[in-house]
Amino acid sequence: MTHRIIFMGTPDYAAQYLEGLIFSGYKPIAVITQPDRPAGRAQTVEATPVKRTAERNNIPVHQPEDIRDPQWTKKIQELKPDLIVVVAFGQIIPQSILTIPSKGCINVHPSLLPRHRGATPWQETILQGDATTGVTIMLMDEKMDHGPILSQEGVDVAPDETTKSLEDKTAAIGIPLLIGTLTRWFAGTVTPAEQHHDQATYTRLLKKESGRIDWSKCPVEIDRMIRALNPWPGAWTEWHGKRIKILKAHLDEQNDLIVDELQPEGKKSMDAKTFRNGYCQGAQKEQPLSSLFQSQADGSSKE
RNA sequence: CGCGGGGUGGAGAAGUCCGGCAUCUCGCCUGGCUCAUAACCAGGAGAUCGCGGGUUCAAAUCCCGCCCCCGCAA
Repeated sequence: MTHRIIFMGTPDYAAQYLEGLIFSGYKPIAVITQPDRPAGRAQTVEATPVKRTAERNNIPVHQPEDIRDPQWTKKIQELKPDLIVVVAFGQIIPQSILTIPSKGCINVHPSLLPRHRGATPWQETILQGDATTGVTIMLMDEKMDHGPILSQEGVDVAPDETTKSLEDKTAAIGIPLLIGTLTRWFAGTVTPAEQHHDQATYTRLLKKESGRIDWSKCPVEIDRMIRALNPWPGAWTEWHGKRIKILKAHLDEQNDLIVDELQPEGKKSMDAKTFRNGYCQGAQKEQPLSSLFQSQADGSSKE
């Protein structure tokens, strides 16, 4: 028997799940994603990754400016879905839609709920220094990331984990987990488990300026920040009036921060030694980059 | 036409405003020193200064056109 599934999602991470669903025989009858928006250096209007995947597979695409607009509730009613799957959609879905499908609305959240509810679970996992995280499949209710859990799977967080690598890791376990959970959910062999709401934590929203490195923080925190903000929005500092992105760094035995790879504004990325050869002279060559940047940052902030 | 930076021996930079011998830190090659080394000393090779055109006695540098890379932003 076939199920009438609607998929809602936007970025590349969501597109991977969509592909997984299609590949496993759960091809959605419709896909809902964010409107095309200007993107990239040329500010050209580009389709979302989910839209591109849907079109490749001949699935009808809808792009609401605001999903809370009543016309979309009506539209989705007409589609008569049994189930809605939501992965990184980017808009708050109103109660009037959540109650439409008989099998409910299922959300994939890349953390072990109730920990890290909110929009930036990967980043928060790294910022908090968590040793493990995971993926949660849950039924959506009126509160964000609050509904009953259908299934969960954990994964270790590596010492050099970045948001990008964690994204890949959670997709690798999350996609099969979603497929398996769907199968059992349709078979009626899953019992939703209420979350332990008293243990809930919430992620902070990353601002665009969150990437500026505060060198007065301890190296452990700065290291986490560099990894958590990679690739977006990126951790950076000022050097002679120009922005320098710190792409990669690690802590040595003394827990000092060692910069490994960086990218000056307008330049390609380069390793630390290459940077020194071109940009540093004299005594600067021997000094750790982290302290060089720190003194620069201190100097400019006092003026 | 969203804003901005850049293209200089193999790598990263300075020089460009104000035209006048191709510079710096590395890498590479040779020789030396050393038990030894990514260390040190001496010597050396390696360049259509992104591409095309223009101005000039003279262009990396000034003018026009083109290609490519990147930061911001989203």
